[in-house]
This record gives sequence, C-alpha cells and structure tokens, in this order.
Amino acid sequence: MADHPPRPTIKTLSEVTGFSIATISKALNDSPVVTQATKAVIRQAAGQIGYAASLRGMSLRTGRTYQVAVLMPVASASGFEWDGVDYAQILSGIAAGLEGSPYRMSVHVVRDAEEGLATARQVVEGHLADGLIFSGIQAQDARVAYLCDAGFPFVTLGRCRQDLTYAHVDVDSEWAAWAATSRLIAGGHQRIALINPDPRLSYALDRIDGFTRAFTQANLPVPQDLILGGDLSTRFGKEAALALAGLPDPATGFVCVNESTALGALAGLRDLGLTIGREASVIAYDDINASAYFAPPLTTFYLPIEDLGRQLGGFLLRRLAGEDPATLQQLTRPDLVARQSDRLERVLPWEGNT
Amino acid sequence: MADHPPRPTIKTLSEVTGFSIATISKALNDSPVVTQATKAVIRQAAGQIGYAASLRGMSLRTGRTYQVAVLMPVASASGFEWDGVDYAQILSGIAAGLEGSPYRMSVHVVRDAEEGLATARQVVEGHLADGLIFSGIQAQDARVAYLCDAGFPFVTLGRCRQDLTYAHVDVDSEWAAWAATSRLIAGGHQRIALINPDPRLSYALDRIDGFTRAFTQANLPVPQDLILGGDLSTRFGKEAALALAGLPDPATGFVCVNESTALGALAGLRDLGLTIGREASVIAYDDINASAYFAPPLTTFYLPIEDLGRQLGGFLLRRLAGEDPATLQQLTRPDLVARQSDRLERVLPWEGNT
DNA sequence: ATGACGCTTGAAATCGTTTTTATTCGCCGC
DNA sequence: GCGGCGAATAAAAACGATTTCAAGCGTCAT
Repeated sequence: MADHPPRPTIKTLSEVTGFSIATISKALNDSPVVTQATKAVIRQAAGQIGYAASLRGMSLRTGRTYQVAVLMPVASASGFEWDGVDYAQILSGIAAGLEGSPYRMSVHVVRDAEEGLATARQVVEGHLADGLIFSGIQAQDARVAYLCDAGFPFVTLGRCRQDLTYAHVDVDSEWAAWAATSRLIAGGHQRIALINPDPRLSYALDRIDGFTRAFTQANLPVPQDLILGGDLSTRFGKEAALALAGLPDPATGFVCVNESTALGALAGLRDLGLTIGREASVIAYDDINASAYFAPPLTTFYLPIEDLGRQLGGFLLRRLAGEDPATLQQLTRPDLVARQSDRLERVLPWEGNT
Repeated sequence: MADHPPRPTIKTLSEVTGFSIATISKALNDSPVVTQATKAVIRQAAGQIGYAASLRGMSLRTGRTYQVAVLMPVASASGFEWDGVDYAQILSGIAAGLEGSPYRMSVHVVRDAEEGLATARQVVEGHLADGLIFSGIQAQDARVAYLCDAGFPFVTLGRCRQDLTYAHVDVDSEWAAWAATSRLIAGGHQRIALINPDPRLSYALDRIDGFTRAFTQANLPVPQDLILGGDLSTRFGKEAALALAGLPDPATGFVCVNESTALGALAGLRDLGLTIGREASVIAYDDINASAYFAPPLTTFYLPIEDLGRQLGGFLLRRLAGEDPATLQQLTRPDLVARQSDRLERVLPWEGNT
C-alpha cells in the first residue's frame, strides 16, 4: 500500500512557476493571449514535474467526458451459441482509430436494439460520453432517429433506410450478395438458398436485394422459398441447411451470412450425407479467417472488420471535431477469397468468372 | 438540435424542496444523520423531477471515477488470425457482474503483457478507474506485482505463480489437462500431443503439470517431444498437428488448448489423410460452443466463459467495497462434453469412464 | 433559569479545471 | 503630467457534488 505523493495539479504548477492558475491553464491550452516566453516556461515546468491535467476537473468544467461509448450487442442467450462475430476485433479497431486522441472507450453491453435505445438515451441524457458508436442497424432504426434528433455525435456500422444524414461505415452487402449468388448461378446452381440474418436488420434487406438482382439478371425466377432469416448462430445455419436441402426440390447452393452459419450449414449438409463441392455449395461472409480450415475450405467474401472499426473511431473523432456527417460516410466492398466450397465438380467448366 | 432543458442538479432539488444541498446530498446517500421524514420528502422530489447525480461532480469531489477498466488483449496481428477467444463474452459477463452498481466499464486494448503493464500504470496513476480486470496471467506477472504493490483493487482471470494475495478467478487447467490426457490414455493412446498456449502463460504450465501427472499416474513415459506452445490461432493448431502427426513415431492423440487450435488440428490431420476417431483423436477446451459442429464433433471440456466474466465483475465490486482479496478467489472445473472426436473405434470397449 | 447535550439542518470549503472579468503596468499622444 | 489604451497576467466565479463544521433548537438536569 505505498502512498504515492499526490499528483501535481494546476495549483502545484502555479506555485512552482509563480504564474496564476489561469495563466497556466491558458498556456497549456495554447491560448493566444499568453506570451510565447511564458508558455515555454510553463510547458517546461509541466514536463519537469510530470503534470497531466485531471480529466475529472476538466470534465466537470467543460461538460466533456473525453469518453466514447460503444454499444456492444450480445445475444440475449439462454444457453450460449456462437454467432461468429468477433466484436473484440471491432473494439480493437475502434481503439486504434481513437489512438492519439484523449478519448477513451467505454463499452456498454446491449441485448437488443430496444436496450440499445435505452442505453443511448442514458448516455446522451447523463452526458456519459461525448460520442457514440453502434452497429446492428435496422431498416427503421429508432436509435439513429433519436440521436439525429438530439444532435448527439455518433457513427454507426451499417446504414438504416430512413432519410437521415449521419456518419456511418458500411459494407456493400447488396453487392456481396449479388456477387456470391451470381457465382453460384454461374457454377450451375438454380436452387440457391440465402441464409440471412434477422430481417429487421438493414443489411438483411440489402442482401435480399443483391440476391434478387442476381437472379433477375440471369433471367431466372427468384427462389423466394429459399430465403431464411434468423440469428447468426451455428445452430441456425445447420437447421436452415437441413430444412432447405431436405425439400422435395432441394437447395443445392447456400449463400450464408457469415462463418458460423456456414459452419452450421456444412454440418447439416454432412448429416444429410451430401458432399460439399459435388452435391452442394456454400459461400459466406468471412470476418474471422476460420473458413480456410473448414471441411472443405469455404469460398468467402472477406471483411477486414478491424479496419472498419478503425474507420468508426476515426470518423467519430472527426465528427467530434465538428465535421459535417455527410462527408463521413463510407462503403466497403469485401474481397472474394476463392476456395473449394463453391465448385460443383460436375459443372467444372464454368468456374472462374466473377 | 433540440435544446433539452438543463438537467436537474442538487441545487434544483434544493430549491424545490427547500432543504440545503448538504442535506439533500446526505439524504440521497442515506446518511443516518438525516430524518426518515426528510429523506422521504427528498427522495420523492428527486424521483419527481428525475434527478440523477452527476458522475462528474461526484467524481471530482470523491476522487472515485465509478469506472472499472478492463484490459482486453488482442493479438499484435500482422494479418488477422482467429484465436477462438470470444472476449466479447467475457466483457458481457463482466458487465452483468457489474449490473446494479454505478460502475461502468471502460475497455483498454493491449497487445501484450508489457503494454498491459503500461496501461495499468496509466490507469492507476491517472486515476482513470477505480478497479482493474485483466487476463492472460503469466507465471511471473509484472502487472500483478505492480498492482499488489500499489494497493490498487483488481481481479484477474487466471493466477500467477508468485506468492501474492489478490482476487482472482481461474479455471482448473491442471485438472482439465489431466482429465483430457487420461481420457486419451484410457482410449488406447500413448503418443499424445499437448497443443499449448504461450509457455509464459501460467495456465500453460498448469496444463503441462496435468498432462505430466496423467502419464506418471499411468506409469507411462511423458512424451516431452509432443508438447508444443504457440499462439491460439487455427494456423498454429494446424501446423502443430502436421508436425507432430508426421513424426516417425507420430502423435495419435491431441489435447488442444481451445477450439480454434483444435479446428486447425483437424484440418491438419485431414490433410495428412487421417480419419479422426480412427487414426487420431482430438480433445479441447471449449468456450464458444462451435466444436459440436466440427467434423467430427469434438469432445471438449466446456468453460462457461461468460460466467467467469460475471464472477470477475462481482469480485471486483466486493473488492472495491473493501473485502479481503483472500476471500475472493475461485477455481472452476470445466465440464466434460463427450462427443466423437476422442474415440478410437478400434478400442471401442474402453469408452466412458472419466 | 441556565448551560449542556442531542438531534437535525445549513453554511462554507473543497476537489481541479476553464472562462469571464478585473487589475496592473508601460507607453503613447496631447 | 495625465488620461487612455493595449498587452499580459491575476482574481474570481463556475461546474456539481461531498464533507466538515457551525448553528439552531428543544429537552433535561442542575
């Protein structure tokens, strides 16, 4: 229980340098009213005694907290199921985006969008943070609407479908779903399933759009009966595959929303005795680099999810600096990583063209 | 940009009730010096106008921050590799453990133990939080030593091997490794590999201890050459399996540290043309419930990692309330989940006894 | 009757900053 | 010589709470 000497305050610095605390404060904030010479002296002394402003004091006076709140979604899990989302990677990216600024990151766990709204309210009304970052955007998103209305700085991972201007980072899910579906169509599939997330999510709709576009573009009917929405659990992926590959007119191609559902789909297809790559094909979003080790390795669209986090952090910083949200919007296209799971051997000649 | 009415302070409450701010403060903190009647009036009024104490004000005066800092490890990734650790689940657990208290959770990303120490220093010296939670404990852990010395409240996930008294939550890795190894020995294996984490980690040593005990107990030589330490990536699991199953006297059983390394091991064994459950067996720690979907489903020792997080949060709260760290120590035994990956078909009769 | 004591409440200081307003002082012009 | 001005610094107020100490006020014993 070593008693550290009390850490220096602006007052200590005042006594040391002989200047008043007001001057000290201005000098350290680089105010133009104080002489260069004085600034130099004060800065030197500050460095000398290891002075660092107390966030508490600053916070009380300025109303700023120098904190950024992140809403981290967790499944409302009764019995944990893996959902393949490595949120730690996103957090890590956000932290990297915040690096160099005085902002720290506080994480609030939310079970669903409703709780997210409640937490957002708390953060705004209680001034718990200066800015907010969240994901899991719905087509009609109450959180986005609320924060826009409140004029509170925030950045989202994903876009809603309301006509609102706000800072966001998103993945081009429409394109990715189109590309994945087209690839399977080119590979000889016609009965293609879309294993989708919760249909309230905005990107679920984007994926349906892309899926649909691929079929209409190929002059093929859209297999509406093969679109299934659910959570991101491996269990859901398996159940979906079991159901859709077990149909009288079964699905042979599967566009999965992510690696956990794809892992489930593979397990389901295996249970049905199907050989992936011969009788069925699977393709997925990939954000944790595990698909390469599945049996067989999965063809995926790779999302650099930590980079997205970094963007989120950077955008929020710029938003906090007053930048116009209209300029803080970004759409990323995932990269195709071709592996073995989407080739039908019997239609090999088709392979390749994206 | 709706201008909200300024939120009520203790002063507002003073004007409304007619009591002085001193009395208000005491009443709300349930001080014994103020009458029950007065307390009732004040509380009623507080509820009425929706008063909530400003954390900023409290913080400045009391020196407390009402924040708990969590050190979240991320791989120092050059090129992201999945490590099978769902830290979000731990965070979720911690948040659950903190629920009901005024404490919020701030997350600091650290790349290694060294950076962890630096961050811990910052937190302590800058009074950025009232307590600290971290994991990835090493046998000789500088962070633990520092925090004990500084008298700063903290709880760790894992124990170091120094003789220090501090609050911690841990998994009985010695036992788990012993149980896993014994199970494989009982299944007819003698050449068993231990796919271990970084050997500086305390639980890596625990696992080696348990591994060793299983062999000596069975009067078998300990296969030192089959103990391999690395990161928790799938890639490492695969490389390790490739190397050890490719030996002149190959390993046939694999005790993996977690699901990502196990997934890698399965991939490696598959590449060697081996059939899991016939020519090789794999067993792992399981904390994300994905092993059930691997090919074949893995026999695992299940760790309820969110519960551990909850314990961490709860322990820290009690520690902050002044409880003796000696009473805040807990060791959990993971549960065996028997599936198919550890049965050698040719030795079927042995199955079952743990 | 009065001083002491208990019980409740109030006034004021304090935490560490920022920001507004005041003061000091040298210098210039008249 | 003096009022005014500008530049630099200082003083004081404020942010919103907690905490120490003083004050008011019955009650009771002397």
